[in-house]
Amino acid sequence: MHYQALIKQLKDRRESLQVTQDTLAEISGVSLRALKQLESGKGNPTLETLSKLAEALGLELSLQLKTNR
Amino acid sequence: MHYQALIKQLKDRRESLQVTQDTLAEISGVSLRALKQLESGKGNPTLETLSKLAEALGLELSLQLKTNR
DNA sequence: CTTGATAGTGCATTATACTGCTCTTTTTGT
DNA sequence: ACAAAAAGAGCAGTATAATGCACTATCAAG
Repeated sequence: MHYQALIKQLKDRRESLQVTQDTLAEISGVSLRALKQLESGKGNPTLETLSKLAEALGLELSLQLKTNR
Repeated sequence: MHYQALIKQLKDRRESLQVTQDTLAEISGVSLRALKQLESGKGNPTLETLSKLAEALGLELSLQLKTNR
């Protein structure tokens, strides 16, 4: 699945902010279990879960026109 | 939920391409039922569902730094 | 080596997304 | 107004995301 890049981006962002999964789970309102699954590539998170995490990380989901190359 | 904007963007994009829900469901591989629910604001779609639709509409999901205003 | 912090996994339960079928409502074109 | 097309909703079944608990693995600091 190509959207794994998006997941990785979330994880990278968390790490660059030096926030633990535990902390991110707390401030985002997403369960620690769900976050762990997601970051370890096991998941197909819902938009709500993604939004909560993005929000907590100072990011936002957006749709962009695909660059045709 | 603020991510309703994202849903609306998908719907607007479909309409601007003059594609019916029926057709989009077919080409994206998402069930018509799920698409209808989503566009009518009832849903909390999974990343996979979003990705399929975005892909079919020539869009892509991305994460952006939130502009603090 | 031991301790503590962080990350990942197995299992079971609950909630809900996805699906197909059918029917109703709304919109569009003539 | 009528008919056709498109959108939306009710219901039921299946698949799976989210959750909590307990356990293991990895790593760094002492």
